[in-house]
Amino acid sequence: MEPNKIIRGSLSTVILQLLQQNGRMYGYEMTKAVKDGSKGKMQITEAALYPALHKLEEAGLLDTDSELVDGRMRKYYKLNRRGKKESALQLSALQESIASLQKIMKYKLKHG
Amino acid sequence: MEPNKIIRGSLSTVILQLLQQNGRMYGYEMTKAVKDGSKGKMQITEAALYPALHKLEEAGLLDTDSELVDGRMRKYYKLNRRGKKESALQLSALQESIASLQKIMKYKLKHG
DNA sequence: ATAACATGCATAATTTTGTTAGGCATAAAA
DNA sequence: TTTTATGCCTAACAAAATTATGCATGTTAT
Repeated sequence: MEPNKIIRGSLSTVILQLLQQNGRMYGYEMTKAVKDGSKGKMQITEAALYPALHKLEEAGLLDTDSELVDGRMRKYYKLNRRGKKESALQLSALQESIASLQKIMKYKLKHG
Repeated sequence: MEPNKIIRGSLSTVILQLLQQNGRMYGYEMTKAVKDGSKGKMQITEAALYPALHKLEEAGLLDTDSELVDGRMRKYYKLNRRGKKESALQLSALQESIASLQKIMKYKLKHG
Protein backbone atom coordinates (compact mmCIF):
# COMPACT_ATOMS: atom_id res chain seq x y z
CA MET A 1 0.00 0.00 0.00
CA GLU A 2 1.34 3.37 -0.96
CA PRO A 3 2.15 5.47 2.07
CA ASN A 4 0.26 8.59 1.14
CA LYS A 5 -2.77 7.51 -0.82
CA ILE A 6 -4.95 9.76 1.24
CA ILE A 7 -3.06 12.82 0.13
CA ARG A 8 -3.98 12.03 -3.46
CA GLY A 9 -6.30 14.74 -4.54
CA SER A 10 -5.72 16.68 -1.34
CA LEU A 11 -2.23 17.88 -2.07
CA SER A 12 -3.19 21.48 -2.67
CA THR A 13 -5.24 21.47 0.53
CA VAL A 14 -2.23 20.23 2.46
CA ILE A 15 0.01 22.87 0.93
CA LEU A 16 -2.42 25.65 1.74
CA GLN A 17 -2.77 24.38 5.26
CA LEU A 18 0.98 24.20 5.82
CA LEU A 19 1.23 27.81 4.74
CA GLN A 20 -1.70 28.73 6.93
CA GLN A 21 0.10 27.24 9.91
CA ASN A 22 3.56 28.54 9.20
CA GLY A 23 3.07 31.73 7.29
CA ARG A 24 5.97 31.47 4.90
CA MET A 25 7.68 28.38 3.60
CA TYR A 26 9.80 27.14 0.75
CA GLY A 27 9.28 23.95 -1.18
CA TYR A 28 11.98 21.78 0.23
CA GLU A 29 10.89 22.80 3.70
CA MET A 30 7.39 21.56 2.97
CA THR A 31 8.62 18.12 1.99
CA LYS A 32 10.47 17.94 5.30
CA ALA A 33 7.50 19.24 7.25
CA VAL A 34 5.32 16.48 5.87
CA LYS A 35 7.91 13.81 6.51
CA ASP A 36 8.54 15.02 10.06
CA GLY A 37 4.94 15.87 10.84
CA SER A 38 3.84 12.36 9.88
CA LYS A 39 6.85 10.69 11.49
CA GLY A 40 7.95 9.37 8.15
CA LYS A 41 4.64 7.77 7.28
CA MET A 42 3.97 10.19 4.49
CA GLN A 43 5.94 12.23 2.07
CA ILE A 44 5.36 14.67 -0.71
CA THR A 45 7.76 14.13 -3.56
CA GLU A 46 9.24 17.23 -5.08
CA ALA A 47 7.94 16.17 -8.47
CA ALA A 48 4.43 16.38 -7.11
CA LEU A 49 5.01 19.42 -4.95
CA TYR A 50 6.54 21.92 -7.33
CA PRO A 51 3.92 21.64 -10.07
CA ALA A 52 1.24 21.96 -7.40
CA LEU A 53 2.89 25.06 -5.96
CA HIS A 54 3.18 26.62 -9.39
CA LYS A 55 -0.43 25.89 -10.06
CA LEU A 56 -1.52 27.55 -6.83
CA GLU A 57 0.68 30.50 -7.65
CA GLU A 58 -0.82 30.80 -11.12
CA ALA A 59 -4.25 30.54 -9.59
CA GLY A 60 -3.40 33.68 -7.64
CA LEU A 61 -3.53 32.17 -4.18
CA LEU A 62 0.13 32.50 -3.27
CA ASP A 63 2.68 35.29 -3.20
CA THR A 64 6.33 34.46 -3.60
CA ASP A 65 9.76 35.89 -3.05
CA SER A 66 13.19 34.43 -3.54
CA GLU A 67 16.13 34.61 -1.23
CA LEU A 68 19.75 33.53 -1.38
CA VAL A 69 20.63 31.49 1.70
CA ASP A 70 23.98 29.77 2.22
CA GLY A 71 24.73 30.08 -1.46
CA ARG A 72 21.45 28.46 -2.55
CA MET A 73 18.28 30.05 -3.79
CA ARG A 74 15.10 29.55 -1.88
CA LYS A 75 11.70 30.40 -3.25
CA TYR A 76 9.36 31.32 -0.45
CA TYR A 77 5.60 31.04 -0.67
CA LYS A 78 2.88 32.54 1.44
CA LEU A 79 -0.86 32.85 1.29
CA ASN A 80 -2.32 36.09 0.05
CA ARG A 81 -5.82 37.24 0.89
CA ARG A 82 -7.48 34.94 -1.62
CA GLY A 83 -5.22 32.10 -0.55
CA LYS A 84 -6.30 32.45 3.04
CA LYS A 85 -9.94 32.29 2.06
CA GLU A 86 -9.37 29.31 -0.17
CA SER A 87 -7.34 27.61 2.52
CA ALA A 88 -10.19 27.83 4.98
CA LEU A 89 -12.69 26.61 2.40
CA GLN A 90 -10.61 23.65 1.39
CA LEU A 91 -9.91 22.68 4.97
CA SER A 92 -13.54 22.53 5.97
CA ALA A 93 -14.42 20.74 2.74
CA LEU A 94 -11.75 18.17 3.47
CA GLN A 95 -12.93 17.66 7.03
CA GLU A 96 -16.46 17.15 5.81
CA SER A 97 -15.23 14.72 3.22
CA ILE A 98 -13.39 12.72 5.83
CA ALA A 99 -16.49 12.66 8.01
CA SER A 100 -18.55 11.47 5.06
CA LEU A 101 -15.99 8.83 4.24
CA GLN A 102 -16.15 7.52 7.79
CA LYS A 103 -19.92 7.40 7.63
CA ILE A 104 -19.93 5.56 4.35
CA MET A 105 -17.58 2.93 5.62
CA LYS A 106 -19.83 2.24 8.57
CA TYR A 107 -22.94 2.29 6.44
CA LYS A 108 -25.32 -0.61 6.72
CA LEU A 109 -28.27 -1.16 4.47
CA LYS A 110 -31.76 -1.03 5.89
CA HIS A 111 -33.64 -4.33 5.98
CA GLY A 112 -30.26 -5.90 5.01
CA MET B 1 -14.57 21.55 -5.17
CA GLU B 2 -15.36 18.06 -6.36
CA PRO B 3 -17.70 16.23 -4.03
CA ASN B 4 -15.61 13.15 -3.37
CA LYS B 5 -11.99 14.08 -3.64
CA ILE B 6 -11.20 12.17 -0.50
CA ILE B 7 -12.38 8.93 -2.05
CA ARG B 8 -9.78 9.34 -4.79
CA GLY B 9 -7.33 6.57 -4.24
CA SER B 10 -9.48 5.02 -1.53
CA LEU B 11 -12.21 3.65 -3.73
CA SER B 12 -11.19 0.03 -3.36
CA THR B 13 -11.01 0.47 0.41
CA VAL B 14 -14.52 1.87 0.42
CA ILE B 15 -15.82 -0.98 -1.69
CA LEU B 16 -14.22 -3.58 0.53
CA GLN B 17 -15.62 -1.88 3.58
CA LEU B 18 -19.14 -1.72 2.17
CA LEU B 19 -18.97 -5.44 1.53
CA GLN B 20 -17.56 -6.04 4.97
CA GLN B 21 -20.54 -4.24 6.48
CA ASN B 22 -23.23 -5.68 4.28
CA GLY B 23 -22.00 -9.07 3.26
CA ARG B 24 -23.32 -9.15 -0.28
CA MET B 25 -24.03 -6.25 -2.61
CA TYR B 26 -24.38 -5.43 -6.25
CA GLY B 27 -22.84 -2.47 -8.01
CA TYR B 28 -25.79 -0.21 -8.41
CA GLU B 29 -26.64 -0.81 -4.77
CA MET B 30 -23.19 0.42 -3.77
CA THR B 31 -23.61 3.69 -5.61
CA LYS B 32 -26.87 4.22 -3.73
CA ALA B 33 -25.33 3.23 -0.42
CA VAL B 34 -22.62 5.85 -0.82
CA LYS B 35 -25.05 8.52 -1.85
CA ASP B 36 -27.44 7.72 1.01
CA GLY B 37 -24.73 7.06 3.58
CA SER B 38 -23.18 10.44 2.92
CA LYS B 39 -26.49 12.23 2.59
CA GLY B 40 -25.72 13.13 -1.00
CA LYS B 41 -22.36 14.67 -0.26
CA MET B 42 -20.49 11.95 -2.06
CA GLN B 43 -21.06 9.59 -4.88
CA ILE B 44 -19.30 6.85 -6.70
CA THR B 45 -19.91 7.01 -10.40
CA GLU B 46 -20.57 3.73 -12.11
CA ALA B 47 -17.71 4.40 -14.49
CA ALA B 48 -15.36 4.40 -11.53
CA LEU B 49 -17.08 1.63 -9.63
CA TYR B 50 -17.33 -1.15 -12.18
CA PRO B 51 -13.68 -1.16 -13.24
CA ALA B 52 -12.70 -1.10 -9.57
CA LEU B 53 -14.97 -4.04 -8.81
CA HIS B 54 -13.60 -6.00 -11.73
CA LYS B 55 -10.10 -5.30 -10.57
CA LEU B 56 -10.83 -6.52 -7.06
CA GLU B 57 -12.46 -9.60 -8.52
CA GLU B 58 -9.45 -10.29 -10.73
CA ALA B 59 -7.22 -9.78 -7.72
CA GLY B 60 -9.05 -12.67 -6.10
CA LEU B 61 -10.61 -10.74 -3.24
CA LEU B 62 -14.24 -11.04 -4.25
CA ASP B 63 -16.59 -13.86 -5.14
CA THR B 64 -19.51 -13.15 -7.42
CA ASP B 65 -22.82 -14.56 -8.50
CA SER B 66 -25.46 -13.25 -10.81
CA GLU B 67 -29.17 -13.22 -10.32
CA LEU B 68 -32.16 -12.22 -12.39
CA VAL B 69 -34.39 -9.84 -10.43
CA ASP B 70 -37.44 -8.12 -11.90
CA GLY B 71 -36.26 -8.89 -15.38
CA ARG B 72 -32.81 -7.35 -14.85
CA MET B 73 -29.52 -9.02 -14.12
CA ARG B 74 -27.72 -8.23 -10.92
CA LYS B 75 -24.15 -9.18 -10.29
CA TYR B 76 -23.58 -9.69 -6.61
CA TYR B 77 -20.20 -9.38 -4.94
CA LYS B 78 -18.97 -10.56 -1.59
CA LEU B 79 -15.66 -10.81 0.19
CA ASN B 80 -13.91 -14.15 0.24
CA ARG B 81 -11.35 -15.09 2.87
CA ARG B 82 -8.57 -13.10 1.26
CA GLY B 83 -10.91 -10.19 0.71
CA LYS B 84 -11.78 -10.09 4.38
CA LYS B 85 -8.14 -9.95 5.35
CA GLU B 86 -7.40 -7.29 2.80
CA SER B 87 -10.44 -5.31 3.88
CA ALA B 88 -9.16 -5.15 7.44
CA LEU B 89 -5.67 -4.22 6.32
CA GLN B 90 -6.86 -1.45 4.06
CA LEU B 91 -9.19 -0.07 6.67
CA SER B 92 -6.50 0.32 9.31
CA ALA B 93 -4.08 1.70 6.74
CA LEU B 94 -6.66 4.27 5.74
CA GLN B 95 -7.36 5.27 9.32
CA GLU B 96 -3.67 5.73 9.96
CA SER B 97 -3.36 7.78 6.81
CA ILE B 98 -6.19 10.03 7.88
CA ALA B 99 -4.55 10.47 11.28
CA SER B 100 -1.27 11.38 9.61
CA LEU B 101 -3.01 13.79 7.30
CA GLN B 102 -4.60 15.52 10.28
CA LYS B 103 -1.24 15.78 11.99
CA ILE B 104 0.43 17.22 8.94
CA MET B 105 -2.18 19.89 8.54
CA LYS B 106 -1.68 21.00 12.12
CA TYR B 107 2.07 20.83 11.85
CA LYS B 108 4.04 23.86 12.92
CA LEU B 109 7.74 24.28 12.41
CA LYS B 110 10.04 24.46 15.37
CA HIS B 111 11.63 27.85 16.01
CA GLY B 112 9.27 29.33 13.40
C1' DA C 1 -49.37 6.16 -25.65
C1' DT C 2 -45.23 8.01 -24.67
C1' DA C 3 -41.75 10.45 -22.58
C1' DA C 4 -39.01 10.66 -18.54
C1' DC C 5 -36.89 8.54 -14.83
C1' DA C 6 -35.07 4.65 -12.05
C1' DT C 7 -32.69 0.35 -12.25
C1' DG C 8 -28.72 -2.33 -13.79
C1' DC C 9 -24.71 -3.53 -16.40
C1' DA C 10 -20.69 -1.87 -19.02
C1' DT C 11 -16.85 0.52 -21.92
C1' DA C 12 -14.13 4.39 -24.51
C1' DA C 13 -11.90 8.76 -24.59
C1' DT C 14 -10.07 12.19 -21.99
C1' DT C 15 -8.22 14.60 -18.02
C1' DT C 16 -6.24 14.93 -13.61
C1' DT C 17 -2.77 13.78 -10.74
C1' DG C 18 0.43 11.29 -9.17
C1' DT C 19 5.18 8.33 -9.58
C1' DT C 20 9.63 7.22 -11.55
C1' DA C 21 13.50 8.96 -13.24
C1' DG C 22 16.17 12.30 -14.26
C1' DG C 23 18.99 17.16 -14.41
C1' DC C 24 21.58 20.94 -12.30
C1' DA C 25 23.96 23.32 -8.49
C1' DT C 26 26.11 24.32 -3.64
C1' DA C 27 27.61 22.82 0.94
C1' DA C 28 28.69 19.67 4.57
C1' DA C 29 30.05 15.26 6.25
C1' DA C 30 32.14 10.66 5.89
C1' DT D 1 36.49 12.48 -2.64
C1' DT D 2 32.39 10.36 -2.69
C1' DT D 3 28.13 10.43 -0.41
C1' DT D 4 24.47 12.95 1.79
C1' DA D 5 21.75 17.05 2.48
C1' DT D 6 19.92 21.11 0.56
C1' DG D 7 17.35 23.43 -3.10
C1' DC D 8 15.13 24.18 -7.48
C1' DC D 9 13.00 21.98 -11.59
C1' DT D 10 10.95 19.09 -15.76
C1' DA D 11 9.86 14.94 -18.81
C1' DA D 12 7.97 10.48 -19.55
C1' DC D 13 4.90 7.44 -17.84
C1' DA D 14 1.13 5.21 -15.12
C1' DA D 15 -2.91 5.17 -12.28
C1' DA D 16 -7.23 6.47 -11.42
C1' DA D 17 -10.64 9.24 -11.83
C1' DT D 18 -14.41 12.04 -14.89
C1' DT D 19 -17.15 12.83 -18.93
C1' DA D 20 -19.64 10.88 -22.26
C1' DT D 21 -21.78 7.16 -23.99
C1' DG D 22 -24.34 2.61 -24.97
C1' DC D 23 -27.79 -0.87 -24.10
C1' DA D 24 -31.85 -2.98 -21.85
C1' DT D 25 -36.03 -3.40 -18.62
C1' DG D 26 -39.50 -1.48 -15.55
C1' DT D 27 -42.12 2.26 -13.53
C1' DT D 28 -44.14 6.82 -13.20
C1' DA D 29 -45.90 10.99 -15.01
C1' DT D 30 -48.08 13.51 -18.82
